[in-house]
Amino acid sequence: MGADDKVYRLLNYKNLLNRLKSIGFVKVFSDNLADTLDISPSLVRKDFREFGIRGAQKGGYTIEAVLIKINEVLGIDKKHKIIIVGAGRIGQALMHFPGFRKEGIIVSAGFDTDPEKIDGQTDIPIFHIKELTDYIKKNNIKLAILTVPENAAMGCLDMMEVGGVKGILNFTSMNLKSLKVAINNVNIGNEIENLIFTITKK
Amino acid sequence: MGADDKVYRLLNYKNLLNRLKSIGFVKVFSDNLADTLDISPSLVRKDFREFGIRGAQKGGYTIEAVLIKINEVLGIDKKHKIIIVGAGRIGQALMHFPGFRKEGIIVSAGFDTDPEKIDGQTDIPIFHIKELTDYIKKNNIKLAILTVPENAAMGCLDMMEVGGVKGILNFTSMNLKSLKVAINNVNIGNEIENLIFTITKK
DNA sequence: AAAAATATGTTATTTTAGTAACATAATAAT
DNA sequence: ATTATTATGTTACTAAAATAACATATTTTT
Repeated sequence: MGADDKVYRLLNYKNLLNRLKSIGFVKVFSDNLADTLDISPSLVRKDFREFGIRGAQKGGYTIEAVLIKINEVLGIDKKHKIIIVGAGRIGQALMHFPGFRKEGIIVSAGFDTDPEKIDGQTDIPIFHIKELTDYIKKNNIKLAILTVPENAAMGCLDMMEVGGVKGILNFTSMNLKSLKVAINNVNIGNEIENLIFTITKK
Repeated sequence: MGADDKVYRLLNYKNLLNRLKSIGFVKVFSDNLADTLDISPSLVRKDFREFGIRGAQKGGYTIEAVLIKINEVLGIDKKHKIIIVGAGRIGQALMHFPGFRKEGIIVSAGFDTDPEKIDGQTDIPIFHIKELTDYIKKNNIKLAILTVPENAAMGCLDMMEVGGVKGILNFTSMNLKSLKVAINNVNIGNEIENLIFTITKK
């Protein structure tokens, strides 16, 4: 487990707490969270302590206070601009991903090489990839989603590095690495194959 | 680390070896794989040994032999039918996901509630969700991708369980659990937030 | 043919993530 | 008011995953 896994766990807490809050809960116990997330109560308490979240010795944790603290720790309290590089089917789908808005993530532009797709007049403008580096610099873009064909992935990575992007969510099947940029690889093919393994071997 | 992480590592080996093979490599050393995958050479050797993959004491591993063995272990040598539940933007994008064909994964149908989307004549037919359970039973479907809105997720899970699905790749933001079905959650929002955390805090 | 080099196979060690256990504090009950 | 209860905060422990180390086998070189 890397440090990342702890962050994912924090995000799970957050999502679950938001859900509990929305149905009227105010307080929560480490046992509640542990049960639904399939972890031990002591791990919940340990995580909360590490991030400076404190509860009452008998009354559990106040959901609202925990959520504020988690958002603070995660840095999600601000707006974040993101661009989508590759306006194919998946890229276009992600441009309208409903989960982004409520998290304060704003898709500010898309990029592609296909002249058919380029259009600066749509709600989310789509520019030619040759303008990628400039756009990133001019608009101070730090986040990108990469949804180009595999053979274009490395080239786009270079351009984004030069532009100054700091984090990339990579949907291509190319496992990308970089010393300058944080990259999260989401390999859909691998997820399916993992599932196939699970259902056939276990 | 669960048993799953080892499977993901095997998939990484596989992808990398396929790439090396495609550019003409025949043999590979544990060091080569370890370097590109950011793990230690001894872990590569340990993994290979566990899966019955053996190399030559000096000559390294024969790529082709390793690939055959990995595919055997993963069970990817067969064809697998899959359905996509939810024919929204992401669902439709995944229907034509290029990575599936080469892995022997066949998208056999889509499901939605919107009458506008239902069409049995397209290359991949889209049926109404009320036919979901029946279709799964009649066609012996074991795998599904879930791309419906969050509030519809639980209901679809029930139907798929009844039908007899064994594995679900869940793209909804609802963290699903089941005792009957293996579920892989892919939470795009979480991936972005993780990235935001990484670039702001580290 | 003998010696040197090198990459595997395997064991020992280290690291770390997660759980279990318990003492403490706060609340509730009598 | 006193006692019992209960959930936190923290420490100790366990489990297991990854690395490091090394002995062995094979190949290459001289």
